[in-house]
Amino acid sequence: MAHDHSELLKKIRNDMPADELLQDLGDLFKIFGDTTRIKIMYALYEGEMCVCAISELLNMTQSAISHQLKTLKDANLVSSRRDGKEIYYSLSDEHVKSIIAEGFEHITE
Amino acid sequence: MAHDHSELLKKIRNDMPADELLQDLGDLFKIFGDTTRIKIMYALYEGEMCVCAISELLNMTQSAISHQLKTLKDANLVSSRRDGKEIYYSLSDEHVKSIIAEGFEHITE
DNA sequence: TCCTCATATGATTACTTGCTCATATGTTCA
DNA sequence: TGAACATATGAGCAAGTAATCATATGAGGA
Repeated sequence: MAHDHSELLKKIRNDMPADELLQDLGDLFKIFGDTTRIKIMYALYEGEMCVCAISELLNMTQSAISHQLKTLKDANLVSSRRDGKEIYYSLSDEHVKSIIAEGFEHITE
Repeated sequence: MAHDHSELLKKIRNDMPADELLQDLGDLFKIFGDTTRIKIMYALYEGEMCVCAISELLNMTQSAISHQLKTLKDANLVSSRRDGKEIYYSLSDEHVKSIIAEGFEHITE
């Protein structure tokens, strides 16, 4: 810890959001940190899709997709509605798109 | 795979970014998906800090912080400069702030 | 009611990851 | 040159996680 940082640290501690909020923020980005989930969200950009369409699109098992959809739903990033035997998923709100868009800008600079 | 999705899938496949790009996007968000790294980036909001100041701020070992700084640097999210014995880290660009800001909006809605 | 289709879910496993410990590198000063 | 300080880095371990497999739930049609 060497030399003295107390002034700087006091200032920063004062400006930083609460630990719990930063934890939630990390948890949110963790959801975006998986290629399968990113693909699912991107697929839903244009509108709702049923589970079997998503699994066909990504060429993955229905089970794998279902598990990921549950993760996304628990995080309030997607919503679902039932229509007969099928269940249709869609993006919960516009934040999903804007978060992905910001990430995209950093990648493609 | 049941019923026919070929029309929908054809359209979506056409609009989706390349797999490699989506992979990079996931990798980027993965970096943001850890509370320690989020805290480090937030700490650097106001300007550069040396490693020992960060580790004192977060109350973590110098080694743990160094490892995370390496991760952040490899992802081009932070830069460093040496000044004598100390090495000062700062945010690489404004994208870091805007990505975090977007995430924040979703959390605090 | 029984069968089939669409989806959900629990358990298991292979892989990833963040921290720790020990040690290496690099800088300043006497 | 050697000692002290600041930081980096490699190995190892414990915790977390994404896919798989088997099975459960739930809806529609014969």
